Amino acid sequence: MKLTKISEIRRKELRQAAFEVLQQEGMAGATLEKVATHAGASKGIVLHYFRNKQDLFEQAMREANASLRDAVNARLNRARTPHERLEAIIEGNFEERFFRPSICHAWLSLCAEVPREPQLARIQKVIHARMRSNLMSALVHLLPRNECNAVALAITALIDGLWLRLGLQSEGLTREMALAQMKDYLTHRIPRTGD
Amino acid sequence: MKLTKISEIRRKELRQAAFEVLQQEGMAGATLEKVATHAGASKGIVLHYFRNKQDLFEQAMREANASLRDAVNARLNRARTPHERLEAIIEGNFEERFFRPSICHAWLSLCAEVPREPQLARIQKVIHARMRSNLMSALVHLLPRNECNAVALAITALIDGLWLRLGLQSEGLTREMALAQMKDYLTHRIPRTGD
DNA sequence: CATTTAACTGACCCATTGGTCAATATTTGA
DNA sequence: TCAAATATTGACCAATGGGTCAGTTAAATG
Repeated sequence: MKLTKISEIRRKELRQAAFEVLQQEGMAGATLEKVATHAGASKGIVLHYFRNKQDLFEQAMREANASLRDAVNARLNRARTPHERLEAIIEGNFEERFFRPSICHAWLSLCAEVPREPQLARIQKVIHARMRSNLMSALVHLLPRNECNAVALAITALIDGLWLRLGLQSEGLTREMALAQMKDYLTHRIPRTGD
Repeated sequence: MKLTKISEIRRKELRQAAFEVLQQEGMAGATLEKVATHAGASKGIVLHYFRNKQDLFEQAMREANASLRDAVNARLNRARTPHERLEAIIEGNFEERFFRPSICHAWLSLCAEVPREPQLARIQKVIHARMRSNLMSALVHLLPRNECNAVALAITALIDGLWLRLGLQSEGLTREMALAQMKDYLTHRIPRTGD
């Protein structure tokens, strides 16, 4: 396959560099210069491959999202029962390689721009729609129809809230605690049918 | 009382102006010039009252937090039972005047800076400690000791998650829906003792 | 090999912005 | 009333950073 063209390689490197710089510097501090240096290139090349700064970080967000999506999908493919599907979604969202303060910092910086950048808002919308769709596909088999929406929203909010906590107080919230939280919610909210 | 000195008035005006500009412009866009103009003053005066931009926004965050704290405390003072205390905390956190997209946008911008500004991190820590303390003072009467921590964290995460949702998708989440979510969680998680 | 195309660099431009400062207006209060 | 303190302004500075561009190197392709 010819997707390994040099241009695609560079683009990917730069998207990842952008996301990594974002983790430590925030949006304002994530300079084109810093991104370039971090990727071992010059500033000029960044703007050769991306229209402008917004474009770069929009694509960086896309990439980070795709990565998370793939992790969840991989688990979903292995899931057999609705319960397992729920588990897959949740554990995918708390995988070690993602559930890290610095990653959360990058997401926070991106989310903070959403209100002023329609492109980022669009991505955010997609993310939420997918989460909701995934959750519903499991919940409809576990709950009365009229409760599914509420529970899907609650699970989403819980995940987001725990991520936020991780970002705001780096110490004090481990992956295990977060997963325990989610489990606690599910056991109290979803009737147990011969799990 | 001599708290009505002109300097205190100005400071308050500028803190609020800063927070309001933050709502629409984000941290990077919230220029000293814009804040000054928004308060009907000149840029010079802002730096006359605040050491620098960080100082200004740190105090803006303090003020916004104090406002929220007061709202919750007012409700807490009226609460008689543990259930009412829980209700007070939750409804205080979703009061109409606070639970607005633009307000959430400002908070998002501040939170995104937390990882790089120890001062903001300190405030964030205080906020979380207060929330936790308030919740525990009610939960210890409603749950076995060893479950209180988990439920307090879950409630906090839920509130944060719902706020985040409001900020990321301005339409589609009303105050009533958010409150219904919280109530749904409580009814399923906390045993009902002759409420 | 030669020529077209793409990758890449570094210098440059210009607008923005945080911050300083000297000068002016206003208030205070003795 | 008058001086000391405080409030307020606007000009100015230095730095930064996004974006453009002309030109150079390297790759591809026929």
